[in-house]
Amino acid sequence: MGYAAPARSPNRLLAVLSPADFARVRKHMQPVSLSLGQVLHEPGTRIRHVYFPYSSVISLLSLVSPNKGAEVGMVGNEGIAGASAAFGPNIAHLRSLVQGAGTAMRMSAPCLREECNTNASFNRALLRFSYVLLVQAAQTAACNRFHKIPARLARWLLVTRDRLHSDDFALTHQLMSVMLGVRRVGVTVAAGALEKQGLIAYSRGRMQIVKPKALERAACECYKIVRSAYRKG
Amino acid sequence: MGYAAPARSPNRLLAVLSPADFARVRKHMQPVSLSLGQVLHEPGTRIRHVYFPYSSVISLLSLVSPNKGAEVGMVGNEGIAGASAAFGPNIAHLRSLVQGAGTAMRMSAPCLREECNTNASFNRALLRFSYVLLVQAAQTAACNRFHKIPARLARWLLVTRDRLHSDDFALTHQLMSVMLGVRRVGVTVAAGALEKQGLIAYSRGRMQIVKPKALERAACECYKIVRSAYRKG
DNA sequence: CGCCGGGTGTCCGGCACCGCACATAACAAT
DNA sequence: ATTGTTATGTGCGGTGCCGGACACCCGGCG
Repeated sequence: MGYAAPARSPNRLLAVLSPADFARVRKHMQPVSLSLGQVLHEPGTRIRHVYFPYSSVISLLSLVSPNKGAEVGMVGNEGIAGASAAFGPNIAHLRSLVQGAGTAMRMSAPCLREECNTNASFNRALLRFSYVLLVQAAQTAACNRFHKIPARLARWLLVTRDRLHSDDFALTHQLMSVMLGVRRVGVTVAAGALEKQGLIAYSRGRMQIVKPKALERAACECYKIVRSAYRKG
Repeated sequence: MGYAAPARSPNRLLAVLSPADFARVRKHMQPVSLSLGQVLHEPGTRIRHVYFPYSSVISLLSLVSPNKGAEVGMVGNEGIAGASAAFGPNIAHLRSLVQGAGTAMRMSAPCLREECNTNASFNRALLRFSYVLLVQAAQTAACNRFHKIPARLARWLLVTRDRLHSDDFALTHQLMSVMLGVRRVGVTVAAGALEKQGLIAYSRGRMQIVKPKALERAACECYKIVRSAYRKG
């Protein structure tokens, strides 16, 4: 025997929808499985679908050239990738990159726009999330300007942990270096330092947060600032 | 004899309002005169009023400490400072700093919220502007990470020019250094180089853009990227 | 078994920018 | 004119990160 679609989606934005609304919208969505490194949106191209992560995590990168950029926001099951399709012209300005493999719900852009126009509470939830994204991007801009690699790496690990709801995840130094916009070597050195202090354990693509509290102390203030915006916002 | 309130406001967002709507909202607004260096919003404090620049320009700064930060967006008569009061909790996360003295219209935060909820086209205009702000902040994050001071200064001057609709404005190296998040000396040197090339003329607080086209070539790509978002968005 | 390729660690010269300190120049007030 | 203030320009040692090159280490595969 099958199971009923959950009244509450594992994605917090979709969870705003009433069961009836969810059922209606559900017809325009497909569950998809996202793999590490997959690119969902590319700057300058049209946004055809938006993604509501379930177990996956999606990084948003701002680029200064096709292979040079930095992460400005991270989307977990609290959010949506491609929200801009709901307002403004639905051209992407950020690259959406799958940073944690997992599942997500995919919705067509027109459907999002439609739902946003007819459902006030969904609209509000989307706006709130967009605002949190702005705060993230703004803080990242200042952070990139002032803080050293070790602090930024620590912050990034904590954010990833929060989005992933796990202390244990798979990623390479290479991938982290892309996110932080630094050399791979920079990550290697910084991660080595964190490991020596016993804050993390790392080995060939497997990252474990050992002492979250202490890691928080190693990270810059930006972590707490953005986290508080997430909670309140 | 007096003159009638203009049907179209010199602020592009207010201009979205119909004459009737504008007249009604007008009661909750006051024209104000903003002076250089004035702080309109401070992170962590409540947003009581929002500002629609007429001839003034307002910079939005993200801070990593009370006196260390960087500009993440600039608001001229196309926008509004403090838009987040319309959604989310109306706590500021960015410092709003008057960067170009001039006039603006001030509106109470509750009034903004109210207008936003009842007037769909105004709401949409606000969202579009907020999205442009996100693009600005995101691009600035990457720009801060990768580009050198001279290129960033050139970009900043061009953006200021666009917001101010003038080739000629008043500001000191000190102020520019705050915006770019660099030492004053860094600006002095970079500005000196731009002046030697004949792209700008500068003397004791008075900046003139001499060769905008050439300055554009000296600036990083980020300028064009954000500008195109402004135009389309 | 030996090879290969992705992932990791180490080293080095170069440079943009930092913090600090100080010298000069324009303007304003008395 | 004198003096004080604000705005600019210069010089110097230190450093975090860059680009590039290279050696190791592990697992998979022929």
